[in-house]
Amino acid sequence: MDPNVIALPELRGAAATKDRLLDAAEALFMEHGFEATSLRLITAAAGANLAAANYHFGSKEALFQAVLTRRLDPMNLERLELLDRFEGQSAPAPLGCDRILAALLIPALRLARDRVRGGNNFLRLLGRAYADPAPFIRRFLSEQYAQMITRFKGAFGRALPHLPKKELSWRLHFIMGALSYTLAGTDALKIISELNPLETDNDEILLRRLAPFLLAGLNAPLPELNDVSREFDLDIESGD
Amino acid sequence: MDPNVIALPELRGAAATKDRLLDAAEALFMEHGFEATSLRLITAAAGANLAAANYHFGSKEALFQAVLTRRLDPMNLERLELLDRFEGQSAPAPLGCDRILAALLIPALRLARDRVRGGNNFLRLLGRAYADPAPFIRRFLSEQYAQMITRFKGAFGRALPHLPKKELSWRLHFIMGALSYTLAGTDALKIISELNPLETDNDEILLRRLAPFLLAGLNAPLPELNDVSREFDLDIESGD
DNA sequence: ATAGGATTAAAACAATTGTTTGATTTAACG
DNA sequence: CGTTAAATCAAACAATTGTTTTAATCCTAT
Repeated sequence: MDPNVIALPELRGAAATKDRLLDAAEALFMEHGFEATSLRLITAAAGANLAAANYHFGSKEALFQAVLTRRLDPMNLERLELLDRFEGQSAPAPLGCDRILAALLIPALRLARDRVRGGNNFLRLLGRAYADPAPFIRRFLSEQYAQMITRFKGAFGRALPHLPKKELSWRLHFIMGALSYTLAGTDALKIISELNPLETDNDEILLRRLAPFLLAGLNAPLPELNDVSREFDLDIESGD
Repeated sequence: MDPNVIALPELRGAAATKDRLLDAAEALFMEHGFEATSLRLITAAAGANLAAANYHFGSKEALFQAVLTRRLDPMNLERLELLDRFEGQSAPAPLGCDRILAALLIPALRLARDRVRGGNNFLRLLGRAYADPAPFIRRFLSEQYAQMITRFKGAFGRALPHLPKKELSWRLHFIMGALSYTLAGTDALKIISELNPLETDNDEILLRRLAPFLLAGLNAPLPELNDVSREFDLDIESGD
């Protein structure tokens, strides 16, 4: 075609194995975690040679980051775009907490529903990556989330002007905790509640349950940090 | 002393290295995770021989479980005892959500403050173990938490009789998520908010911030699961 | 068709893993 | 003191790890 555009050499078979590697890595990293997943397992599942992983991505860590960034970048972009649109609709009045929260959750919801893209697999992987102590993962995630979080923190701050900055930071922390934990789909508690099986819910209903919970938490009354024995009484030193 | 009491053969040096192994393993598992922590690293940090780990605990997995159970058992026991005491004080009226939540959080708070015992180290480890995909960890945690969770679920159910069982299960799930995520002390978000540093808070104030957040979430209005476009409007298919 | 770069393939690399063995030391008890 | 069991130690085990190398193959553009 256009001679100025260098013909992408990786279009037919090459990109195929690269994508197959990403898909296999996504599923296996989710199932076993980063450390416990070997490149041999990944390349075998992808029907590729062992060396293909290092050839296409350079290292196991780079492959992991590629797996994350493939879905995380679009999702966070979508979150910011949605926040922009909502703010435009609401202007000049500040956007309400419910809609800010919606801008945060809806893209995750849409990704969870999208079976063509990673679907749930990726969100589970993301939830686990959030708790992984590996420094390169922490660094990568904090970089990937930095701009999005600060954007949303600003929006929440305008919606809750009475809330001290520090309190808001913590509540955002709690929100991300409940969200990632829920997305991770920790089976531990699901096993516990076998009598009330949670699995029947699809992800849409799940996030729809999460939203009111978080919204109420955001609007919770301020904690009384000085009065020690108000909500909690810690006079439990003298046991019985 | 008392001849009826069989002299424990492991009291002088043996128990010492066993405890040193537990301490070192606790710190290192927290720092690097289960898979990424080698027995050689642990035994070296404990000043013990490599074979000591397998000699005293049988396997690496068993050592990990021993690390968890050493602190988890007393904490969960304390939670149940506290719940009992509160229910006794409140009887015959059902216990309020705030105090049930207190029974859940206070033992964690006390453990976090206790530097003699694991202190924060262990709670961070626990938060990470919660997100670890390793099957033996999931199984172990679900067994360790089963009775406690069902006890608390019952108490919350009596305090919130209007809440459907399934909704309550989910809200408990969200609570455990925010709690474990907070206790895990994920550095990722702390790195993000360098401008609003969170580190100045000690754990007591932290949990005191968490409690009102969770309490409000528990008392949140029921989600409207049928009306799709109420809180969220998902008409974002037609982008711009 | 054919030159040349991109991709795959098989094999070996060096390092590390959890676990086990057998000998040696330590400590307690009669 | 001597006996016996528990605990430590150094060493080796077999297996697996991520990565690199070298050659063979595929595909595309001239």
